[in-house]
Amino acid sequence: MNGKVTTTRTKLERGRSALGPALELVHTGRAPTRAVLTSELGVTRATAGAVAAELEALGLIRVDSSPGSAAGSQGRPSHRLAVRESGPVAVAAQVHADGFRAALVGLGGRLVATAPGCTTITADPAQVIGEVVDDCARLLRDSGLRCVGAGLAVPSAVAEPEGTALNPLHIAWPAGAQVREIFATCVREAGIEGPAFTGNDVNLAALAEHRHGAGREAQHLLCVATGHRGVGGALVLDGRLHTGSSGLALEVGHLTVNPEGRPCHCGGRGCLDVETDPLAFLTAAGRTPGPEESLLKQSGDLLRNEYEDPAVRTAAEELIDRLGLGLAGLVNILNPDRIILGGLHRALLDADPERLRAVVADRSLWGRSGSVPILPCTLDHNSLVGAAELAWQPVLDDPLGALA
Amino acid sequence: MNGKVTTTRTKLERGRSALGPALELVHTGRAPTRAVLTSELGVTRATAGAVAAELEALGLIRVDSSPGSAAGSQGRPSHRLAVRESGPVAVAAQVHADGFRAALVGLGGRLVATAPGCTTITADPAQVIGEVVDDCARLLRDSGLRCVGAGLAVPSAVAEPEGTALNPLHIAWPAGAQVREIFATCVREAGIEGPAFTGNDVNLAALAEHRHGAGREAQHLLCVATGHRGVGGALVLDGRLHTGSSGLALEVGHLTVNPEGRPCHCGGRGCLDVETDPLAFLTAAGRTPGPEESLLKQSGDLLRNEYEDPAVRTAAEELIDRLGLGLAGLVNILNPDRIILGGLHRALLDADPERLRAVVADRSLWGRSGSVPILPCTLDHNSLVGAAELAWQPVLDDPLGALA
DNA sequence: GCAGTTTGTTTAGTTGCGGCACAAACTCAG
DNA sequence: CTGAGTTTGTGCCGCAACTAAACAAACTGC
Repeated sequence: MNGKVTTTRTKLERGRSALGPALELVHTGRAPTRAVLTSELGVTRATAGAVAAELEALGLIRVDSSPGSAAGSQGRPSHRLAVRESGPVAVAAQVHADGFRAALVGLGGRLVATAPGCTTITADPAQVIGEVVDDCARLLRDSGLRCVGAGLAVPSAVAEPEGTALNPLHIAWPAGAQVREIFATCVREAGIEGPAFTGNDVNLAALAEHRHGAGREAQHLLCVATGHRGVGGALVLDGRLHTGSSGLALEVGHLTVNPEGRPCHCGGRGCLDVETDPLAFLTAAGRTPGPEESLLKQSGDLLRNEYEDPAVRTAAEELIDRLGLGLAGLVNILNPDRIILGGLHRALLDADPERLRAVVADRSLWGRSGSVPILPCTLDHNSLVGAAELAWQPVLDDPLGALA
Repeated sequence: MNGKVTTTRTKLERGRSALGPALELVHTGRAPTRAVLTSELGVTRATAGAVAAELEALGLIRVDSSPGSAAGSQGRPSHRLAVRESGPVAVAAQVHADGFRAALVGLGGRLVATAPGCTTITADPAQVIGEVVDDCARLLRDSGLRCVGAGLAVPSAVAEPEGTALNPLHIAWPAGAQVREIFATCVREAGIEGPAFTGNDVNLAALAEHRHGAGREAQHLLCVATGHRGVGGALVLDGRLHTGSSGLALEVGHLTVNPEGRPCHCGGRGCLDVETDPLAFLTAAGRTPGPEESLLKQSGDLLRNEYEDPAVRTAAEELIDRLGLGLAGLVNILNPDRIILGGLHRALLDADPERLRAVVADRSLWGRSGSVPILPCTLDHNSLVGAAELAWQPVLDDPLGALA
């Protein structure tokens, strides 16, 4: 009986079924009071009250009973629901080309503590991840808070279900590094409680922006961002990250945006990847690119500080046109209701929002789908917050089970 | 109290929660017995039995208690669950460039009855839809079966939430025709019971293939198909059609697949739309294209019957290469776990499957995501069956509520 | 000060479903 | 042919999550 292969689904989840959805509403700031919870969950006031009480008993939320805490227009004022400040936290880590960073993130995407981090990384994934996890463990020890799990953001695609980093183009890691396994091992050895998760940084940034930033309430959120080199994409559908069947979706860098463009390592030419990244911008503006790990800052500074320079402006407009063409292609395929841009793309949007929106509307097939709002990302450390979201997810799905 | 704006969610669905999932399992042929139902739903045998009894009482399924109906390996044989032959049906209608068609479709995608249909259509949507709905009503009257609703497949994008046909390129309908409203009105006036739905034909074909055809069990199913002109796409995610935020997703025809290609009405050049459709094939093969509404047949016949002709073969290989490039682009963005091709693309796949698979694998970024299975569609009248799926959906979601 | 409105809580009643025991229908070994 | 083993189907009990309804509380406005 125990050697038997159990079948697909096994949902023995008893207990309050609305507990998870309720927590998610508080987590994303969409349920300020028990009254809202009642209507939003479609349950009776009795049930909503019981659910809130249970979440409070779990130490996750706080019911602010102080009088006048939520003065409404009429009738009895409702008590305010808020995430508990001294509640559990998720451990978040991020590795990128110019270093790593660690943080503790509470419910609601609240940054509880951050470590200054390191500004250079080595070619050994195990060493880098080990160091950042040590930072995490130190933060956690100092805070004295309970931990629900850990999340790591890496600047490469993460293959499912193996959890290997596939294209560490920007950092000198070996292809196929078992980042998930390495991270999970480090987390366990550091004595950090809870499960460990790993994801791509742009994906996690998108998730964070959807829950707590410029992507709130969007049903079909598309994010596009540059690092120092290349372009990354992410899609959040109905509140869940869409990573495709093996984690490799939204590899948007190889849409053709310039038929006469420069050749790309993918075999094509004029790809979004090589036409709209910081290196492309610096080259187009006639500047000498600095070291690899500072291209993003160099190009962003150039765009913000020297936009009056005709060469800079012309280069920016060229990139905006190319980016718009790429976004239009994505709009035709994904039909999002919001687009969020990060990195240099965000700076390009800030430089001339009208031009970018016009190109997207012009080059997407339907005017209406091309008029999708295009916004800059708004969250600090969004990849870190997104990494924490991974760790929070089991709690959001089943608070009782995860905190048992 | 009644003028009040009710809030978002209102789930007062009482009753058996597993009723819908259970029906869906039988509908898609994944639950042949109550024992399978038990494990698949993750409930006890008692509950699964009660659920099956309730579905039988609703007249939707049949429990075959005849001895030996499901001889297993060991233990007590289980009774077979099947859709009831004389159960309710959905009314399905399809309009395309070379005519229209009507059918009745039972659970499990079973074609109960079909009308021969018409081979030409007029420029007035209301007239065409009225005629095909009349055919539907006649079929339904003759059958004497109960009707759960109606679905219509049209060869154009359908904008949400208005239900307007946006690009009737292939049929001479006015842009922005209110096809959903027209269809719903016709259905009501014809005395056909239940709600009426309208969708794009390629989307509905994909849905049908996912439920009953070559797309079974796929989590991320991508479909690409040609009509007479242009290319359509569809994506089924976790069993649900992904139509984007306003119904305009998967407009895949304007991926660039040939930088030096012919200009496209979208403003670009070398788009999938103009490089891989039947007209492109006939032109490349040096044949004179016949009338618009027979391009698909003409090109398919040419490909199947004259593949030995060097000009035909060369043209086919060129189209396969372009199609492969387009599919690779989609693979990079969507990372599907299965691809299904229809129309001329299906014929191209049949002609040289190895070449197509090789191109996709070569031009997609990750070998592993490029090795996705590419299959021909297998279902007859898949758009019709898909249209019926729309009408069945409310029943699958909540059998008790929909058949109350 | 009282009516009106909205929120929170208590109580009782309903019901879906897990757990369990038992019956039923088959295979296989001897 | 018989009995042990295995899997499926069903009846019964009890838990607990939920709704419904009544009541209490806290505000506004006249």
